[in-house]
Amino acid sequence: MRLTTKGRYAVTAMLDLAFHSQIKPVTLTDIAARQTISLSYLEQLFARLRRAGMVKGVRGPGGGYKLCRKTSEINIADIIAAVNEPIDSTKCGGEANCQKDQACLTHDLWMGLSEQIKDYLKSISLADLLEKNQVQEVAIRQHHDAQHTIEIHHHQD
Amino acid sequence: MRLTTKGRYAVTAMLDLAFHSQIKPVTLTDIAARQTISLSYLEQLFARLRRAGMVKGVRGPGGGYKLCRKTSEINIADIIAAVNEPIDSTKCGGEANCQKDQACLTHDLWMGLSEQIKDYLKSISLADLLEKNQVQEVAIRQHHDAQHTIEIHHHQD
DNA sequence: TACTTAACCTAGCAAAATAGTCAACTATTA
DNA sequence: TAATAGTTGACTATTTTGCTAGGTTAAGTA
Repeated sequence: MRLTTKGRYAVTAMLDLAFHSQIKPVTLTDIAARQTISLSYLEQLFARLRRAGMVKGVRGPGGGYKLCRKTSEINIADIIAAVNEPIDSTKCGGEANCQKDQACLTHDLWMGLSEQIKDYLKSISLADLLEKNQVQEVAIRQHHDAQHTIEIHHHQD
Repeated sequence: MRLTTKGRYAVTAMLDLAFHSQIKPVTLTDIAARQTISLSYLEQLFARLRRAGMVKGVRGPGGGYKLCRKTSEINIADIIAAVNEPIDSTKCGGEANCQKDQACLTHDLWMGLSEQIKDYLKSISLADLLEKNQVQEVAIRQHHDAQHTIEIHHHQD
């Protein structure tokens, strides 16, 4: 499980898609504009996401992308794994005999960590994130309202 | 918290160092040979580890590197952070106003995940890994012994 | 049928990160 | 003083990243 900006882009885009595709498909052009990611880069990412069976493309006018599964059934680890080239991350290719003693043990350990992080990210779904966003948006709106109230107060003073 | 091969190299090298530097300092040449990492790349990594106060270089014959702290006081997150350039990983630089609505929330979420992974890796020390390795070595030795026994048996049959 | 829209595909490119090389230099110790 | 080994900097090659430009194909719409 590699954690880079590429994966973050993918998660961002999927979150945007989940948020806006409840009624009709969302075009990559829209996502590109909202998230300031280049259209062609998004196309690359979504080609992988599509091949991984996470999204479905709808051609023609009114088309775009939509999710294949429910947001509660799409987790972060899968999104990141879909856009990252599957690398073996080991020199021995699981042969467990690459070095005399140390190397394979270290790589074992690393794979262990990687597994744990993957498990953690697997436990978080798009639905979880959406909910979190919803909460935050409410918080922001409330904050704005509060600000507004303060301004009015201030004005009336 | 970015997870790449660079960090893995650093952890591997530190684990090797912890394992072999109990009596005297360990040269990078030795680590390079054992872990098949290029010497000069190790030099780059250890320059950062030294600046981060995790290792100490000892010059002259019989010199090498040794750990500054006890293995139980060195955690994985610090090792990875030491070799990775500190990037802000956000477009808005914490201004929280980079986009109209979505982007900053996503980046918030990402930073949250990153924090959690960091916390997890912080909870694992070199000592923990050494212990794990020790256990594995015993397992391997036992496996070898078993093999040996089997061979003898086979021979005597 | 012609036109538009948007997915889908390919090639290539520039910048950055990764991985490694080479050479000169300095401090330490035998 | 000679050998050892860390320190530093410049330099190169490869891979990944993010993006541009140009198509083709499928599905709607006038």
